[in-house]
Amino acid sequence: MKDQDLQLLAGNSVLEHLPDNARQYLLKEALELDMPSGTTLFRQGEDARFLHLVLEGRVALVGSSDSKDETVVEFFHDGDVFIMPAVILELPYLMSARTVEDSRILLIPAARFRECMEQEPALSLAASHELARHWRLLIRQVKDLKLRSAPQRLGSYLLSLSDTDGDRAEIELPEQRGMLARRLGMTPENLSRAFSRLQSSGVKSRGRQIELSDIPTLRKFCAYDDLT
Amino acid sequence: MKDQDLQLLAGNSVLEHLPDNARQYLLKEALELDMPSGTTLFRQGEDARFLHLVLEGRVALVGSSDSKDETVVEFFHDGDVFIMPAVILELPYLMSARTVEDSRILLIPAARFRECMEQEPALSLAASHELARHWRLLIRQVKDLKLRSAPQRLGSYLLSLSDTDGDRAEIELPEQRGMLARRLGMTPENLSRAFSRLQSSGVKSRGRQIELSDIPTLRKFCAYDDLT
DNA sequence: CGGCTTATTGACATACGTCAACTATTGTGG
DNA sequence: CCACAATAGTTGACGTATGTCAATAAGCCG
Repeated sequence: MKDQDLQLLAGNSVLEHLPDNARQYLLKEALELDMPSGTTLFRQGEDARFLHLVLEGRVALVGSSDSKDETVVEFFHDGDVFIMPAVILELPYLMSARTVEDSRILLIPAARFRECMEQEPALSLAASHELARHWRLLIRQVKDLKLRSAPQRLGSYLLSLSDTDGDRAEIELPEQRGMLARRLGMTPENLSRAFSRLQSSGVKSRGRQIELSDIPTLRKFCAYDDLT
Repeated sequence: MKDQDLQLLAGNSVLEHLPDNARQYLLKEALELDMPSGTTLFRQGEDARFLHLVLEGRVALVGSSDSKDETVVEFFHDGDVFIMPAVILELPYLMSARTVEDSRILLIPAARFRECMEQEPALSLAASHELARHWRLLIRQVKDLKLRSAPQRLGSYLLSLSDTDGDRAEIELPEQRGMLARRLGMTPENLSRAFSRLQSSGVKSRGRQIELSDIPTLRKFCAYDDLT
């Protein structure tokens, strides 16, 4: 494994508090995979065999009902661990995972991760924190879907990317628009229209580059409170 | 505390693997509250001061945007612990909590719960499992909201209540219809209409009593797969 | 520069929300 | 136990947000 990867792991929110030898043991049988964009890592319904960690690139968790309709539940990127709940509970994945960029993924065998959680209090504690964070992200998403319109959801998303106290910001969309639309619970067509609607709140978009020129107005439009 | 309460706690998924003395320590400063239906336990935005446990009754987690619109994210009943993520992370609540029946609630001081999590590996392990389960419930809800129509969501909910392999079932709605509508992401009016639409799939409702006379057809209509 | 994918725009369809009137259910005090 | 008020649920008419389909335009890559 590369040096920079080991560094990434050492700084990872789940693994950082593990004693070195425990971390080595955990990663002993881990696999590193190189996958082009668009690769399916696993499918909804399969048994959880690995805990996944993104070394590099970008992955989407994709939910499907009758395999015709699909939605993106969340994106993960460098340093993110995903699909821990299925691994912990030894249950089938509730979603599929697909790379949306060329990516390198670390696969940690599920049984070994569970074993380490039982041996190492530091790991189960860190896992609780990580799961708690993820739970809160999902709560935000549920509230978004139930309480806000499509343009408001887009605006909130842009604000969450900007992460500034100032009145203006330049940001870059990390996702393709089609994928972003699915993540936000709308169609690509409607995402376009949502962008138009936000123009009057100071949102200008040229390709991936987005300019927010009036953040206070945008916050108001989105009913964006930081904790929500 | 009543005997039956201690029994409930002993069988609780988070507390059951705790050694007796640790559980006693955890609960030492816990408060037991009796609240009529409709009481607000805490409000979105407040700091998380207590881990909550339902001894008896029923509680709704209510999310609001501009305090005008509200939605129900989840219900909890006897034996359920809720709001653990905010307690673990020492962050403000993302939602308010309101009793929807006369209820008795146990309040466990947040600091003490965190302390016990650090001392007792059994607790952090149990917490991970609980959080993982809750995460998966939310994932289901997100997929529901994004991929299914209102009648399908209602149908899926009814199927999840019926919990049978047979072709028919009688069930009783545990919630008031208005609350249920908000939990399912629709208006009360639309819930009524959703019930009508499900008649052709063998759903008959008289008050709280629901009869599912053709479960296979209903499953099909809802695109209901057990793992989703 | 072409050819592919991805994004936009417009016309149209539909599911869902809103409002208002009505009906049923529940709870309370005489 | 009834009568009545209050609350909760239903129904219809209507408006609106969002999805769908098709055509066009814009990026992206060989």
